[in-house]
Amino acid sequence: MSVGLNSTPVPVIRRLPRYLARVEHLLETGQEWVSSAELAEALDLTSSTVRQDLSHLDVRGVSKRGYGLVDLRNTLVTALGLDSKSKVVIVGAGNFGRALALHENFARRGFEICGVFDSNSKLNGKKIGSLVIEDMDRLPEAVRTDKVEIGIVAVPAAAAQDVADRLMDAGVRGILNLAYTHINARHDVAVVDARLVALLQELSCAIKMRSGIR
Amino acid sequence: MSVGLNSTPVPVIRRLPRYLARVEHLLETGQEWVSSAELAEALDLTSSTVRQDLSHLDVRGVSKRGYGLVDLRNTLVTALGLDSKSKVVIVGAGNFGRALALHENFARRGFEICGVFDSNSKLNGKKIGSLVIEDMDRLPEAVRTDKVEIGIVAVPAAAAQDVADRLMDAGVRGILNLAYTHINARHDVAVVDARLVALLQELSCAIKMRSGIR
DNA sequence: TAGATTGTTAATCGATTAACAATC
DNA sequence: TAGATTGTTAATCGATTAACAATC
Repeated sequence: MSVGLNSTPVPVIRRLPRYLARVEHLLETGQEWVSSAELAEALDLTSSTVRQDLSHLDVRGVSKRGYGLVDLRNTLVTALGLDSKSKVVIVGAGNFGRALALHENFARRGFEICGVFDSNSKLNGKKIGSLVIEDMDRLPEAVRTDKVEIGIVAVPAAAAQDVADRLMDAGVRGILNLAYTHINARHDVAVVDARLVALLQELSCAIKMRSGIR
Repeated sequence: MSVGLNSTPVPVIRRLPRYLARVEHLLETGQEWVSSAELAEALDLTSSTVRQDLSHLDVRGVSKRGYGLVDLRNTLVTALGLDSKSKVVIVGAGNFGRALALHENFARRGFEICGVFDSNSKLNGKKIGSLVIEDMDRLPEAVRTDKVEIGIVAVPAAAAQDVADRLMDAGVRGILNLAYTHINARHDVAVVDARLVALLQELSCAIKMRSGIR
């Protein structure tokens, strides 16, 4: 009995991409059904969690067989909003901005990168793949005319909040933050962190804790 | 009354890097003290959460003044295990592997990248900055002789689990996973996900939910 | 001193897990 | 049919928030 995603808890949403990746993989192997126990095993969860999570979605399992993989994939795609292409701009044409712009997985998964911007005017006009690096002044127009929903912040920490503000002013609805700093966003703009240094620090801490125990 | 980090909950550990980044920033501005309320405001938390979090650390605040910034930074650095350099290898010399290897922030924050490996033998010997891309066969030796603790998986999804297994066999204690797939790890190896496509999908879902509400 | 801020306890809130009737 | 697996309720577990005495 799905009530749509509006009430879906964040921890559940965070797991949906993992389910999707696994389901796609199983589909490629030719499998047709998957049980909550099998998904749990593959993703280090309990079958209880899997069933609870999927109950937030518009999908029904079948006793004795589990969930139909095609069905499950389609439902996950819809729930995640991947059924229509999302347009993305990248701000920052450093190593990461470049890697992101060239990352063919994004396009394959429904994210269309339609602009790369950098405040360093020396980079303006240079190409990254088929994209041309543009000046920050062109950002608002590009976001508006292309109806860009997502902005990726790939700039040094000192510039991150300013870049985020500009992206929000231009009208993006969500921000992926790769900068070292926390970004303060308007309540109607979603922010997801992909701060790699912070993740390495978390890893460092996790390693330290484990060695303390055993 | 700190009991060390062994019992620190994961959500707290995840916030430590954010505290550290903020504290470093405040130190740069010449500030000497920070209150839990000020930290909360900057990081979108409540002051209660901040005080609870910091109570897991070996630091004491001072009534009416807050926490000494130098003290707090040092404590966070120790807690996160950043007081000694961590050695890192990168597997996968694609766009991301390259960007990571060239990312000067890692070195600045105490992560020393001491090897880049790729199974594509055509890349062997090529340089990324001052590093030379090596064959996967050399991985075990490199991890052992350099005492590498962290492996970064920056390869296509199909190869990710195999690469992770090899890293674990070689002896790394933690893995940063940038691949699209979930990685199953031994219980004594920590895994932190930095799966950018998954994060974009999560963002897409968050955006979708918000537009449903308002 | 009066007032601000901590550290900590207790209350609330929410997520995960266990259990089991319903079902194919 | 018997057995496996779902969907869902209830129990547990854990994290966040509120409250306030202690303190500088």
